[in-house]
Amino acid sequence: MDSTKEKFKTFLYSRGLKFTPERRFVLEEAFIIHDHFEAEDLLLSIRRHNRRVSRGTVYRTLDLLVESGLVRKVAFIDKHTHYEHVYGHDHHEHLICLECGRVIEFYREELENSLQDVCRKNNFNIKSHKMEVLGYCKDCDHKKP
Amino acid sequence: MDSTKEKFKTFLYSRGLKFTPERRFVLEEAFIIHDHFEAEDLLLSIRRHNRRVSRGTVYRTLDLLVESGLVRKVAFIDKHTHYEHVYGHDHHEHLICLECGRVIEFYREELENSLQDVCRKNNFNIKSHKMEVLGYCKDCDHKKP
DNA sequence: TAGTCAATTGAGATTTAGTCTAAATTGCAT
DNA sequence: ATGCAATTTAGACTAAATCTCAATTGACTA
Repeated sequence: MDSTKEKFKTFLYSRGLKFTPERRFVLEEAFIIHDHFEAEDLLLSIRRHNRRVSRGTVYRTLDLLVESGLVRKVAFIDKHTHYEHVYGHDHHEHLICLECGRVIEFYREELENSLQDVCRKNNFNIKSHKMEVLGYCKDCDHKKP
Repeated sequence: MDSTKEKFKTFLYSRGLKFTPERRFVLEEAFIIHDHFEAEDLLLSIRRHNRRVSRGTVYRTLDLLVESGLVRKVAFIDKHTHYEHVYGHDHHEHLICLECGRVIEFYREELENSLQDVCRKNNFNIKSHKMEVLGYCKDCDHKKP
């Protein structure tokens, strides 16, 4: 956790940017939340911890966190952008239940390998990817007609 | 092309819905466009063909087309929803260039198989999936610092 | 052919995620 | 302290998408 703070600081300084209290609040909050979150969630969480950061700053800081590699943008279930922190949270894909909205994470080596291979063959310099699998989870499947 | 019209008709009738001229215009236009398109693009195309369909109807009809399986929602590059028609356009994934926005389609059997396997092991009843791979295409890669 | 009624449409208001702007504030270097 | 660039805030703004509701359409039946 402290190491993430250090990393973010280093990232900011390397660009001549400042590690302000507001940016610290956003960073800390992003790492307190263990699930996927939306920008708006984060704003509320911050408020709930009696800290005041404007919406604009939250969005701008999230962009910086993504650029620094500490936070990822992940699956869009619908139309909101979702984020998740990276520390202690390796890359994975998502199964998303259409009924209850549950998100199941998975990682499959061979799948990632295939993808790398495809990119190599297309001379595509891959920066990131995400997979969104929609369907019904075990619990919801038999409820459906 | 006529078969898509028949399929859509059948789908609509099976739900007690009507095959109206407006729905036909949307269907036809969606199959004239060969690339990914956005709802707004479609609206403009329709207008350009001197047909008048309201924005609301376009969105509503696209939803129906997706439900009927004739059209897919695909990769979100940014924040708009993109669509593509299904007929003569098998399932595939997308490489998206961050620089020029080009979309390269690919299909890899083993990747799809891995995914099916993951779903089976998680008792997940898969309905659809999409993969969005971000990076730089061959042409843009060397332009970047 | 007229009457009925649910399905449908269009126009415009509304929502909402996200961006932008301008003025005030902060933080660092001198 | 002073100066200046970076930053923040509040609120205006944008754009995609949805919603509302009155008017229209179209299938069916008498």
